[in-house]
Amino acid sequence: MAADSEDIFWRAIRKLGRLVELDEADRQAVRNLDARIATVAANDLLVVDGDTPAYCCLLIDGYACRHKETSGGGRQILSFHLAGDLLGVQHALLPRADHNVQTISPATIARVSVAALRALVAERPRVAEALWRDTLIEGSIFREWVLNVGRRDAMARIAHMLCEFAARREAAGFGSPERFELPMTQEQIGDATGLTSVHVNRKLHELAARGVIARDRRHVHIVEWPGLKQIADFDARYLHAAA
Amino acid sequence: MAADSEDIFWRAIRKLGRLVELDEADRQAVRNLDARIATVAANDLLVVDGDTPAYCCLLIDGYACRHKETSGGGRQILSFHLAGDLLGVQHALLPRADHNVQTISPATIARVSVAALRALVAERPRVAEALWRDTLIEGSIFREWVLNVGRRDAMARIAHMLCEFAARREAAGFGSPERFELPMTQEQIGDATGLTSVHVNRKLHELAARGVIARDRRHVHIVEWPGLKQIADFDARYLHAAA
DNA sequence: CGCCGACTTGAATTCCTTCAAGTACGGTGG
DNA sequence: CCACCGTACTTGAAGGAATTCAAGTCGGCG
Repeated sequence: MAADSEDIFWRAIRKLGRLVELDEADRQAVRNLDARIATVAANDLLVVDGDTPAYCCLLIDGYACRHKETSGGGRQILSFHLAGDLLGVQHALLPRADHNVQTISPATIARVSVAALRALVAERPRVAEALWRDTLIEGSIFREWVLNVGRRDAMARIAHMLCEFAARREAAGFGSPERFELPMTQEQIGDATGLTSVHVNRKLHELAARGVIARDRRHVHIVEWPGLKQIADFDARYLHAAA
Repeated sequence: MAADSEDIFWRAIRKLGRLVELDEADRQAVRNLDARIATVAANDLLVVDGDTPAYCCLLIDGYACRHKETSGGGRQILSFHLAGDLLGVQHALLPRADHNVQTISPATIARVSVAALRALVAERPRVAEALWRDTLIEGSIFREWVLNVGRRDAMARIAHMLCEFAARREAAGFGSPERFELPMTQEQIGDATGLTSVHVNRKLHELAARGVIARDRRHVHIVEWPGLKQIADFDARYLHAAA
């Protein structure tokens, strides 16, 4: 392990530590994971639906998403991910990938073998519990997304996506939830909300016209957080104070 | 334990045994769970969003669903459940319920305390693994539902719901996937697919008119399984050969 | 037998998509 | 440094899938 590689896990350890109280031995066990660091371009496929990946991916820097496609070519983004998120933990128990994982910005990732992850889980019950909690919270987020695309109109869906992104950014320690840069294109917002990019564009303009957000390219400023939350029907409880 | 109460867990044990190889001690540990049996009417709320339930519910007989609501009253069903499904395992690690659980038919349930479940998980690693796998598979199903409501048209959504219900019924040992009775109303199908009951009705008629299914009240006969699968864009891999 | 919930059908409306152009920006190479 | 190019963004107009509203019909149950 090179000296600076000891730090690559800090965001992940921070996140797991918010889910379960970890001791120093737990943290050290995570740091000792054998990881292959890689820098990848934007839009790089990390996991392909149907494959049986031997690794799970820790996102060290940059942004990624999960998505699935219909046979007709329709694409649905299932979640967005920021640095510190561990993708593909499920492959420790479910060999076949049921969705794609793709970067949406240039990124740095650490690949950890499924075997190493299983060993970590077997030896460190608290880490195992943190990972299980994390997958349960992910499940809760997926449920909220089903509600979002199933029962909210376009305006609320987009507003909700913005609220979730802001809230998760803040919880993960990325600073102010009121001002940030969106890493995703309007087309990707559409793919996440079940809308077309054209309609996303119009509704983003409408949110700005209503004065709840202000935009400058991909920089978003949430001018009126209560107003945005209300439009979005956003209640952060589904994030279980973490994610 | 009364003699016949030894049998109430058989569907659950069968299900877990399909996820992970269990030995007799594992199965016996499940059977020894202290459970409070109850019979409940249709449309009975078992878990309410926001509560911190002390129990999780094993569905012994009948059907149930999970659902969430928007502040505007829109209702989204998130999953359907049949006998043998264990609902609320997540409360072992996430105290607050993030959705409702409700019966959709008269049902028999067994309430198992969260503490007992945690003890079982701590003492029986293989049972713990089976439960974790189960929650991961649930996650995969939620992702497919996001895709379903986000990117498929009404016809495909409804056909997909029928395919999933048939496939899960069969996997759980409920017999032929070609002929079965739907436990849910057309309104509930609409709530699961993000549609109105009126539109569900029209599309069910159209599926029958196309000859892929035949209906007699709530009895469904899948006349042409490949045709239905194609309309539904159904690929059972997301069920991970279980659920 | 009568009532209620579930189902059925038609017509008008609406939200979102589709199609079609065009603009602005960031990056690249001369 | 600037011209060029591709991607993302923007805007308008027409079309369509699903909703809404409204009025029934059917069937099981008390």
